[in-house]
Amino acid sequence: MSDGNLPKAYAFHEVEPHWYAYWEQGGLFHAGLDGIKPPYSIVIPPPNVTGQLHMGHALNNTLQDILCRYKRLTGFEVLWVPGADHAGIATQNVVERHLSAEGLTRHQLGREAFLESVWRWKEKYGGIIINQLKRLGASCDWERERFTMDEGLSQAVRQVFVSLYQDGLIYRGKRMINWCPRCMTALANIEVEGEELDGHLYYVRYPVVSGKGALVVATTRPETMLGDTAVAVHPDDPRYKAYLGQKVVLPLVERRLPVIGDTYVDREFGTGALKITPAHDFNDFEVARKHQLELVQVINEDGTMSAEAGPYAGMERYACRKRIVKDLEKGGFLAKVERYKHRVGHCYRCQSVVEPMLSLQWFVATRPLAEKSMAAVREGKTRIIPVKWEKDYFNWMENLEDWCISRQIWWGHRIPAWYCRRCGEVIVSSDAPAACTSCDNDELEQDPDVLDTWFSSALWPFSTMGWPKETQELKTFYPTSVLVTAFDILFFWVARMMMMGLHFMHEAPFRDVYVHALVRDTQGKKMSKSKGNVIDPLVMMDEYGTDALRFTLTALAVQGRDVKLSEERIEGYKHFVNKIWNASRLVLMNLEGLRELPELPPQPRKLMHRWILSRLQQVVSEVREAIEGYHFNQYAHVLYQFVWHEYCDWYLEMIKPDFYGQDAATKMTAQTIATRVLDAILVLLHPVMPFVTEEIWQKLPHTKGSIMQASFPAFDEVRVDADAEEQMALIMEVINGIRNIRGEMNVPPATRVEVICLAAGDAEKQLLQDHANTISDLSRLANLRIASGGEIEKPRIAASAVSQHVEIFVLLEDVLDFESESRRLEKELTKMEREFGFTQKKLSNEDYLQKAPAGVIESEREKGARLREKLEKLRHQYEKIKILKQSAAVRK
RNA sequence: GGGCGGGUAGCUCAGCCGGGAGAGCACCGGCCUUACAAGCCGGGGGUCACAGGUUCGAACCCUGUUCCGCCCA
Repeated sequence: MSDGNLPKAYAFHEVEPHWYAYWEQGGLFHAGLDGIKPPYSIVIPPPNVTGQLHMGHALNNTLQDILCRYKRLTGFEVLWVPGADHAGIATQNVVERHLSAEGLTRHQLGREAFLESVWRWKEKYGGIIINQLKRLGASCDWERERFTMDEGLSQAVRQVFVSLYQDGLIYRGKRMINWCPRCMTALANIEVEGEELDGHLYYVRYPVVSGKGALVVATTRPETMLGDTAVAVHPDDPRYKAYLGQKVVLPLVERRLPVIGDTYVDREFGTGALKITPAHDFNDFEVARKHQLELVQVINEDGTMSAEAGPYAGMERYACRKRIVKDLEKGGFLAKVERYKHRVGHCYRCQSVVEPMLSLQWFVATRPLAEKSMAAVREGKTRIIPVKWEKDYFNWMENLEDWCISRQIWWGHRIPAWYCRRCGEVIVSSDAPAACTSCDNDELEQDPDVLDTWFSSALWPFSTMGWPKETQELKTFYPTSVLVTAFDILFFWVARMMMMGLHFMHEAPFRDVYVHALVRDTQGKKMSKSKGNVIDPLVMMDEYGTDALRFTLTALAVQGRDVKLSEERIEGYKHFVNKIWNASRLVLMNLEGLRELPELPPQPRKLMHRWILSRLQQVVSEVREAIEGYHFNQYAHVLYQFVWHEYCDWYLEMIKPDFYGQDAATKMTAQTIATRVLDAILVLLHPVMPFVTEEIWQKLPHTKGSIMQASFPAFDEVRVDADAEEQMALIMEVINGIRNIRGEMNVPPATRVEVICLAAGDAEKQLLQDHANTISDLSRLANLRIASGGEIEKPRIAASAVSQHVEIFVLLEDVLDFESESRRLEKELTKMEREFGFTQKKLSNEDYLQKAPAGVIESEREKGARLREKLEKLRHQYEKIKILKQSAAVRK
């Protein structure tokens, strides 16, 4: 496809879909099972099937794609398993909302019809996020796309449930759980988000039955008092000792409550007397169990007050609170009200305030599973990166309570448990049993509940590969190489995959867990629709191109720190894409349609060629190290610097004369090396910028197939050339010196100036002479004279600069302004003198000379010598200019 | 209350297993130099939050203070 030049502008809108289709149709994302190449595998964190791609997905999948593409280029058989999560509560909520727009509820439809409509909804909208991932360039193996409600995965879920039940690790029991009165389902503890709210602390008088006075209790939830069954005080609290064993009257409903002593009570909080509402508070429930108190449930599952609430029955819980407060006040029971900040649990799906409730649910006994999961990390079988997350992982695992897995919704994996109507037998089985295993009756009823979505996603690393069948995929690609995820689902998902993977596969599901940051706005706030600070990745891809978005996210993906994203950054990196495009244009338009280029010459003669090849080696090794170590920002920055500030700013500028010149051999060398280095750059960048690199690569000579099938550049020690780098540094220093003078003196680029360089030794002189044309071109000179010290006299009137072993004189006789030149030199002198002062101070310090390592001292000495040489010359120039300035002043 | 992370240039952030303060954007000056004005060349700008300590040497290690963010109770 080396048919010549690139268009003037990079048209990413056309290019991106074209190459994505080419890759997909070419089967380049598909992982083979022949086992020839070493395997590398990743399972995608499955996005919610209802979802739209947001910046978090964009970051997460860009990083995975970088790893996958990089590994393919370095010779691995890569499997990236994609798919989506059925997201039980979230999806059910979405579909219910649609129904309610038509005036329907799921109960009106009935279970079966409702599920049909969810499936229809899934067919219609479920593919959206998958297509958005494709737009992002994700190189997933789409032939292996999975959905957590697929038949295969559902079978895995049933098998796991049955197996854990048989092992005694799943049980059914009546326990305190968190209940969302809006979603009308139980939640796991982790699914409750605490949010700080401004509330009130109500002080309520509970009159003592025998005798005068009252106990004052403080509560944030006065409506729950209807369910109080005791008042507790600390047994050692002198204020209340006399009341122990007495009874108080519950205001408004006039129930009699015992006053009990329990060390659980915090004497400092409120009045030190605590109302006990066992049916609506986790801690109170524990206290009640110890003291065998009665339970009174006053709040229903839908958040209204129950029959037990007497006159308040049927009221909504917050309306009831208001009314109770009013009634307490009226009855003279309200001692005082304080403003009070406290944390209140909210449903992570709908943000409703959750209710602690006693309920019959299914649970996973997590203790034994957690032990194995901790051991796997402790023993280094799974690495968590960055390591700081290990601590959180262990802390969470250590404090793990049993996991409530039953949900009172319809969309999800139905719990494979049946109850016999006759004898009450519980039958847990993968397939529907025909008859009761105990009484042989066929009046069986399946549990109406479904399993927590996270239960099925906990199986993702092996269920997607065909488990429980013993597939070739499992043999080849389990355990996976790495899991890439944000920390917010470390516990929801990663920890649970560890538990299930270890239990069922006897091996941790991943070797590495790379935990990346959350994407936030420039204020550091989480992006959310309600805050209106969302940057939509789809809009960004439209505006700036996918590669620019991917590169931006990568450049910002620093370990252990959140990504603060702004649109300006993306725009900035779009310029980088453009830079690559234009550099490639330059190279390609100077290939003159060549379809054959020789291999890299073993030892190019010219300095700039040796230099760029040497620099490339450094870049290659830094890039490899960065990606292997998950330092994605470094990967991006190393290439950004190299491409823009070395390849473009210096190398391409230096070889232009060779391109335009008449010497065929010289031209061929420049064409070859410029193209080979460009080729390497493109492959190095391909993991992060798949589209533009493919588009350009296709135009290079020698390329066949796709850049995806190329080889990632390898570090080649033979090309490392310290001499070339050192010599190049001197040339650059000289050019920079001249440019600095031109810039400071405001000499326009069109004005060509004369320069004299005085080299300290023959080697420098030779080097400068060999590169006189380069220096002239890049600093726009009319004439360059090179001499070594003593050969010619230093010019009297000139602006000057000093680089190592070279003095530079820019002859600006007519235009030289002594005033500004002396200012310029003075500035330079001050800077250098300060630096020189530092080195001298160090070198005259006895302790330093004795204790610092020899290498450090040596380089400090060299630096000192270098500065001394420059300083002397600079001072000399400065004195000269000062005299000129004075005589000029006199003449005036 | 416990834990974690952070405070470096106007902004957003790198650098932090101790040894020459950096990038991008923004800003100022000069340029349409035949790849690129989405660009080129030059420049200014920082007691690295504060206070101690360790060290020959601290943005980096230790202690404390303070402010911000997150997680858990």
